[in-house]
Amino acid sequence: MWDPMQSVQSIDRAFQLLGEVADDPAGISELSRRLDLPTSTVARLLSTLEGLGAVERLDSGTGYRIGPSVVTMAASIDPTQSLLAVAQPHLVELVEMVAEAVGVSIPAGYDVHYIGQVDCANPVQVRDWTGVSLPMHVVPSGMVVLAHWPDDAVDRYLDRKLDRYTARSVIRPALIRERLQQVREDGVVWMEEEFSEGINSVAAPLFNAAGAVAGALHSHGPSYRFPDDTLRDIIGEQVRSCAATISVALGHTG
Amino acid sequence: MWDPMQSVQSIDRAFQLLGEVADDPAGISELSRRLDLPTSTVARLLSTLEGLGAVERLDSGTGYRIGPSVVTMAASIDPTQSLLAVAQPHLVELVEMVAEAVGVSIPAGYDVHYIGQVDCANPVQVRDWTGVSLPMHVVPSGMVVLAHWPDDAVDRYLDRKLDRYTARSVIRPALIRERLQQVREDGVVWMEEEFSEGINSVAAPLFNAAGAVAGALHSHGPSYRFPDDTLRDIIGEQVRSCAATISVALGHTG
DNA sequence: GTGCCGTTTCCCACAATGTGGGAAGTTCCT
DNA sequence: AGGAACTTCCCACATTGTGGGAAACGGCAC
Repeated sequence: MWDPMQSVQSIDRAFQLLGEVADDPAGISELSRRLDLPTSTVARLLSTLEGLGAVERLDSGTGYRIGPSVVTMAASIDPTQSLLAVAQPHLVELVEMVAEAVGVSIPAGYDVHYIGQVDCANPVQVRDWTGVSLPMHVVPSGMVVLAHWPDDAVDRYLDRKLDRYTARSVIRPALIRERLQQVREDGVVWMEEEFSEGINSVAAPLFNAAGAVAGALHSHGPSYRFPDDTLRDIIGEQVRSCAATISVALGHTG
Repeated sequence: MWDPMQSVQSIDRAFQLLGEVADDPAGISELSRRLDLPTSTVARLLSTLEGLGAVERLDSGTGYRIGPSVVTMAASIDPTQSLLAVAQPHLVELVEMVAEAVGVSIPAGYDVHYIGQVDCANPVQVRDWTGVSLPMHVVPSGMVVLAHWPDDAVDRYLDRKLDRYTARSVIRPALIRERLQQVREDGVVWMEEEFSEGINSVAAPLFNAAGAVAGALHSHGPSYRFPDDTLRDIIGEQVRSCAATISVALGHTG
């Protein structure tokens, strides 16, 4: 993987504990079994963490769960950054799998706003769209967001003049609605040169702990090579599953 | 305060670092100055934390900020619990100051839902309302939430039949509106026997990182002793300021 | 009640582990 | 180039964390 210059054992173990406790609250002896550490060590570490507010005892008395200080620290980074922070490592993985640029975006009014991108090694690559906003109906990242909005919100969206970006842009409300239905079924959507000539793109939705769409994960590349016909479905599936993984990391369940 | 049975130095320091970094991202040497630790120690700790994903480097290369694993762990506890987890230690403090039960609630549709309470030592005390939901206009916890809703949402709320709970319940929309305005100015509101005979109560709003009302903090006690006339303003101020502190812990700024 | 689990807490000798001084390496200014 | 930040690396030392085991607790069954 990648080796830290140095690593402190006790901190390492403390975070193993935190991870375990976050996943499923438990008591000292159970944790010592799960992580295969001496109970006295686990007790000492947990007691330290408790003193720091990183874990707290369950009301039932026995067992620990994540404490307020972790929540407070997490809150210190703004929601946009936190989405990025959580997604980042997964983006890096995904880039290696699909071999094209991948990025994330968040809904902002009737647009999606690109907040981060990781480029591929290929010398010919799509420019970094970070910081740019685009209307939802011309990019797959937007379509997946739209697909998970309530019906009346979608109505309002479509009930305006919809800009055309390329000859292939779809702007007829009826067609868009059909497509949204398809997106809901597939969990992923491809769009080819509908926003910009020469660029194809695929996206899947990201959900937060509340079950709402928090944004979208996409991959895009030059249309002459992306997607390779034989890989199209595989790539779509990779994007979909990576998005699901990120959603879980954001607290999404089910 | 309260001494942990034992405490592990490196973990302690690691969390000092996390706290500092959460507060304001910085590089190794600046952190070593802020916490008065040797730079090599700080470097080692940060490198460990980085390996764990608890911090990550800023894009600018120099400096660290809170990383994805903290956000993920925080997400593992559901939003309701996280509000409670963050508030809990503050509730305990506040109870000692006001010497009456204090609790927190969250908005749930047109009701507020009480999610936690800390009782006072006094043998005569208000029952624990945890788990109960009440309409917003009869309890101060509800009024502070309502006071921070958009106008049209308030309109919809008031545009229904409003239940009366006691002789003193205020249910005339116009009067409620006036009061909401007052709440917005004061940041805190008292209500006396408007929900239940014999109970007086005071509440202040809790805001989350997004700046929205996440819930309310309240204190309530038997009306024959609460609030003591000479302490009324002081208690109100204590509740207001405690709520503000919790809001900051939730990520609220400004 | 008594005895038996499974806990958690405490103690203490040991040495592995984390520590911090300082030097070498980096990067970015002027 | 020179200098002033910073970060990374190294290494001898003893402080610090470790883990075995025993004692204290609490619940449950008989």
